[in-house]
Amino acid sequence: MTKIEEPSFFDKVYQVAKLIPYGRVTSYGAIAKYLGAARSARMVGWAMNGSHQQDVPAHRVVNRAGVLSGKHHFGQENLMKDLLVSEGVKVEGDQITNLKEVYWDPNEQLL
DNA sequence: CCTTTGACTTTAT
DNA sequence: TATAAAGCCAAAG
Repeated sequence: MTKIEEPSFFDKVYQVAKLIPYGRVTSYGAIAKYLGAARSARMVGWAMNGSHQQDVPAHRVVNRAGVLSGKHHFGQENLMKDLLVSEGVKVEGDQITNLKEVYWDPNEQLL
């Protein structure tokens, strides 16, 4: 029998990302901190590389500045922006304007 | 086993 | 205040 994978950090990232409510966004660092690795924000983004096979709304995950840093990984550049705008998030170019309104911190909401 | 990377964050100049 | 560089940690090569 073949062992499919051995999820650990990646799996946690997926789980938290799935918990992001509709019309809300969060930062990589926030998720990383929730996982116990506050300084592993980059790992969260890396985990998202495999999020395509998961039901992870990666489009709701942005960097701390509210910039769609990973929009290039969605296949299309306007895809991520379109998804966020479609959920009520105000996005100008690659920057979320109402970040404070849509920001969702797992450390506070799930705690 | 060692090196490089990577969708970030924070600090220093 | 803006720009530049270092730090961080874990996985893939």
